[in-house]
Amino acid sequence: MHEFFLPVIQSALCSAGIETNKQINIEQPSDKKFGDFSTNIALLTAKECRRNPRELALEIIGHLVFPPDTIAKIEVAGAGFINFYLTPLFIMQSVEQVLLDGDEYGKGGIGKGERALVEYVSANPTGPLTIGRGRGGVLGDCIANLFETQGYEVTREYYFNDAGRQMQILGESVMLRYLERCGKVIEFPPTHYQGEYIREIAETIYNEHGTELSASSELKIFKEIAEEIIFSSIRKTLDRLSIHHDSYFNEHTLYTPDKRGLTPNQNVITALRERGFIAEYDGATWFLTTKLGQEKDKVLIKSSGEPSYRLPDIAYHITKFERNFAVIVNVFGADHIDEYPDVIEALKILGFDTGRIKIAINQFVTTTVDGQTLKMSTRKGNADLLDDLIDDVGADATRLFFIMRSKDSHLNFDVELAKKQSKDNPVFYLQYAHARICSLLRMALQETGFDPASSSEHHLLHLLTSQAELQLGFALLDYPAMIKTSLRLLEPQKMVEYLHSLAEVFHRFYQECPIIKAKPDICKARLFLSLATRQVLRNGFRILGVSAPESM
RNA sequence: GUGCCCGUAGCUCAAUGGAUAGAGCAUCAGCCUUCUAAGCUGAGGGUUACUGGUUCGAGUCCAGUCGGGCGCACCA
Repeated sequence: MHEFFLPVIQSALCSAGIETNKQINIEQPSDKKFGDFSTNIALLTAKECRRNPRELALEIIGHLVFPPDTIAKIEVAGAGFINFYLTPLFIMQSVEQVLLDGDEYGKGGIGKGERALVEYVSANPTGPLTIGRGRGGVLGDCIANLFETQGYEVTREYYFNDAGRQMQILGESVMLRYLERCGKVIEFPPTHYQGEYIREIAETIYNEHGTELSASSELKIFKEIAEEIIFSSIRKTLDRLSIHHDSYFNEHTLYTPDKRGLTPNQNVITALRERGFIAEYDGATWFLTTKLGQEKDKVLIKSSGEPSYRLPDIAYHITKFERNFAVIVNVFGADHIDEYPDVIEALKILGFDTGRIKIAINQFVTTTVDGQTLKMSTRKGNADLLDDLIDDVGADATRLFFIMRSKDSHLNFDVELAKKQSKDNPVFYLQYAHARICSLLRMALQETGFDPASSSEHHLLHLLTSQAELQLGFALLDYPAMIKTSLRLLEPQKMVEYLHSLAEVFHRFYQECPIIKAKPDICKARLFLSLATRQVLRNGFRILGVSAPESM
């Protein structure tokens, strides 16, 4: 709609002799009595024009030239808002557009020819995925879907490390449990992984090898088996949520020398050193972040000679630039909040365009069961497992609940609610609308023999002029803008909210307007409108990764 | 102590700096001989934590205060 109003308003300002660098806002008033769309441009420019805003608005109106039959009414209201009312014709033409575009409706071309990288989940294979990780996973997946709607060629990447100290501890943990299983008395350090899954892996090894590995105490084998089992379990869990990655980036790559015998990690140190941001002291190599106003320098290479996580992180991000991504999105949980500023600073120093990087941080998840709030703790092994949650409430509810709140808000996951097969449950409210339309179309075909999907009598839509019909049509017209907003804010939650209101408007239409029982032409028109609604619901569900049931 | 996020109806949450702060749940009152009532209509419910500031206009931006969450390692 922006594209529709913007040029008209711009040229009106121009012919009214108003020059301004203020941005022209097209907004949807909260109340329909203020029009379908409105602009505050007169309010914004009144001061610099030294004019009364209402008077200015009237003058601007005088210069507005819209295509015929698009705008029904323009008025000045309040302090100086200009409110626009669309014609029914315009609205129904948009509905026709939905039918013509089908699965493509709502897509755009902003990102055409550009590549976007979305990195998410990125859990190291040290244990099964927790509920907290699930939120980031679904968020990342939806963000990737949003980018795809705008024509970006999206790579979904998973960054992991199977070589570091945590993996060492994992190997030791499994080995100890294995030895225990073999009947040896062991001491299990509190620093090690306490989860039951460690015992299960040990059990698997025991079943396969018996006690034959108990003498060797060779860590590698335990580590490898554990990694294999855990990684495949992670992928299986993600698969249940329809989360699939195109690319798995192993941190190990960054320790591997290139043709000149230098590792990406070393190259980072060299480059930062050239720019004066590296120093050695206390036996370690430091990134001089104090030069950037931070309290402490950050260790890049530990006194043991191993890089700290920060160094490969920087090197990893350089590969994102080298791989030529126009947009680089990082999705992670609030516990990693301190991780990225150093990376960004380093990239800036090295001359990369950090404006291409977008960070989406999701806040934590608590689960409520029987009204009791459980707090997540990854340590102790009492963390809630994502798999258990999916078992409990299903994939659709899991996905939708994870993204139906703003990523900046703490998420209170009400397990009982998600399980409910009733209207209280937003998943069912949305899916019910879709199923209801499917049922309606089936019934219509049976009763009248009319199938809107294979008819081109779209012009009949113009017979629809009631409040409920126009509201539904308007909601459909709004969909492409919702996608763009969602993408800009990296906030799929907007989509959930939109779809909920679309479902609501549809239910009202369904309630008020008889369809199959209406006169033939009206019946057809309403079936077109219903079909278009189903199309938008489907397109939206696809972005959210929620299924669209034909019947319930 | 410090960095980030949050504080909005009884509960869970919305609100690109805009007009009378909105949904759902819960409560109360209506609507099925009629296309799925898993639905719809209506009512009640608010000092947007607090105090200042910025401006035509603040839940939103700025400063401070108070509460809650998450980080603050030569772990990742």
